[in-house]
Amino acid sequence: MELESKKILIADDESDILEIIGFNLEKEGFTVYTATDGNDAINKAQKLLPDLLILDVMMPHKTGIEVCTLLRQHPKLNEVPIILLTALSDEQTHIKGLESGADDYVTKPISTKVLISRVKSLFRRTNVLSSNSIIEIGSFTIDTDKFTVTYKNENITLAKKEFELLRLLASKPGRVFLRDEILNIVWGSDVIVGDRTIDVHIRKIRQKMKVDCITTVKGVGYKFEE
Amino acid sequence: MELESKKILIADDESDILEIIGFNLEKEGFTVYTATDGNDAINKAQKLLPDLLILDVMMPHKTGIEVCTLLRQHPKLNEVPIILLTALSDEQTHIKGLESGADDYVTKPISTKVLISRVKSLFRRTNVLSSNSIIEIGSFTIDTDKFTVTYKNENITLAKKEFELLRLLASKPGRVFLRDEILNIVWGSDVIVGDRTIDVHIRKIRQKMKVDCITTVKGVGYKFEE
DNA sequence: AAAATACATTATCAGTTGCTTAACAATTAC
DNA sequence: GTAATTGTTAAGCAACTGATAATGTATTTT
Repeated sequence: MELESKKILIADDESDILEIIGFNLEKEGFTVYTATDGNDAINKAQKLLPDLLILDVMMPHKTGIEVCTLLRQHPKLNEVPIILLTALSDEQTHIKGLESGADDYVTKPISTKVLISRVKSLFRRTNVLSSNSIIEIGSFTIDTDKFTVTYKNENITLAKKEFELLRLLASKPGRVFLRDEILNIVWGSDVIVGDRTIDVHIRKIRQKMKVDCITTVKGVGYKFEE
Repeated sequence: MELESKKILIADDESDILEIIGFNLEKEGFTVYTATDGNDAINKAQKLLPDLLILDVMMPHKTGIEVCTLLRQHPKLNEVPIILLTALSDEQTHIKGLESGADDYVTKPISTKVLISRVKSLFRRTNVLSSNSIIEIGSFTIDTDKFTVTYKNENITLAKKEFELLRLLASKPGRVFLRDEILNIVWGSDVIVGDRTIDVHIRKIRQKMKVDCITTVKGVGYKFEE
């Protein structure tokens, strides 16, 4: 069920911790990225859009808690699972950490096995509820939850059917979807619509998008590409 | 109708722990039920369908981990958030606990404050409506506790249903909430109301807010944005 | 307890938008 | 060149939402 390996961003100013945790997470099949301070973590998080973050609380520039608070306001990262790491075991920081929007709070010394268990536990919980709803292809962003399509930071308003159609095509860029396939998925197998219906919707999408991102494969179907 | 308070089932064979935790959770507005052993916990969980479970690991008849494993196979309870409590701080049990499907693992001695933070953190993750805090979006401030909405320092008085509806939409700005979703969350899954009810409330909110902050997505639902 | 008030829901109708179709034009394949 | 397929356009229809008033329902005031 795991299509791609999950991206995890770890931020800590102690390089040996990055190494140990990173090594063990990679052994589990995750793709690991690292950051060495708070600002670095924010920048990389925005670029990489990781599936999970592990933040040390005590870091230069910005603490893990500050990073957490900021990311929770970021439209694309406000639901990313976050685990805080800390040497401080005091209750106040613990509570503050969780209130800043973190999902878990693990105190050092860290058992990597326990940490991995917690990472998996969080993925188990978040995957069911919110499978990543954002599709990014080149300059396009398609957000299923927000029902928005963006091209080069410009919002494009699509109607329901148009959106569903585009989302389907964009879900596997380059792959050709047969007309029958499109009908079955977007319209449902029991609905019967005329031949020209798909074309008309494709046309409207092309109009609204300005850039031609849908290619016709005659006699077969359509595909999405830049 | 009061916004239903979350049901929490606590299972522990030590009655003083039940009391302390129970008392503090009730103070936070949760409805608390208790069980005194593993079998009791399973029976009550099936009857009550609580929104969260706190299970002691060492209990008579069945351990918390066994209960957890069993509940994860139960069709109606396989997604309930579960927190395990334990005096054992050994790594193996910790990992086993998380692997049995628990979401969190807290070792005794327990700080009730920390436990409550973790309960809230889990609700934040699992439930759309949970953060008993202040939502700030641009010039809007929505205070869930005080039941107030402010736009550019001007107070806006909303009725209960209007407020709950707005809060839901504002809880995830930009995200589209389906009409069904709105009905289930704001009205409850067992209440049946007519088709126009949502619209009327949306209209009233729009009137009172003066600024258009709710966008209609035809055939889908509504979303909050500035 | 009755009246007054505020709130929630329903019904109805109007307005709008989106979906589909049909007819025809253009393109591609053979 | 002809047949098959897709593109284009406009128009009709269906679906959905918005607006308003009226009816229920709950809460507060007197």
